[in-house]
Amino acid sequence: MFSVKYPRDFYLQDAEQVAQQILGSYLCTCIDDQLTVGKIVETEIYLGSIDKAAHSYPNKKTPRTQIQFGLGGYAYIFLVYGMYYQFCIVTGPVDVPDVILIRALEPIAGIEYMMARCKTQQVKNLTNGPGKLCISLNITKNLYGADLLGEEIWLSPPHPVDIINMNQIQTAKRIGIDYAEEFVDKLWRFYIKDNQYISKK
DNA sequence: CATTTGATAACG
DNA sequence: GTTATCAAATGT
Repeated sequence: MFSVKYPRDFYLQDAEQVAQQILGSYLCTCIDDQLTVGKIVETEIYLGSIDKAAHSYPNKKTPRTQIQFGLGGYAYIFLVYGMYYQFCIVTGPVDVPDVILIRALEPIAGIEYMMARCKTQQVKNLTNGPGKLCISLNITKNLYGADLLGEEIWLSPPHPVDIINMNQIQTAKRIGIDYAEEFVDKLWRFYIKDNQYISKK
């Protein structure tokens, strides 16, 4: 289970396509021999060349955003509000700083590890937000730049019968980017309709 | 609605 | 180098 990984080419597609295709896929981490898995139920895209909400706008390279300018299929991890890590997937070819933020998961495996890390017994509160899912899956700065085809963190596609159809995907405005001017209204958030683990309604 | 602190940018 | 301002959130 969960050993099949998306190939590099998968991550070289457009961020918007990948962000919708990975809904229903499994995000896996294996840190300190502890396997944790969550089904991806909510994503957002940030397009560094044009998007005022993106850290890498306008194609701004800093030590923090540097990995976004590399090949797709690597982890962009950053700290927000001085306390919470967020996990993003770099997509596209070299020099295209587009990423997908993973906003929410449905806990699938290693739930006992998640509870210990997140300090709650309530499964519903383990991964229903971008900061919380990083705590539960033990995603920290250590994984900045990690290869998603590696052994510590990776994505595994759903079985064919579980692939999410386009008509199950809801689009919405992104969360927490009030400063992004005309980009606040872009429908660049994607989630599985009627899923219980969405971060916000 | 209060919390809380690393990253970034604007200095000198 | 030093300082000031802000931020892809969370818990209540």
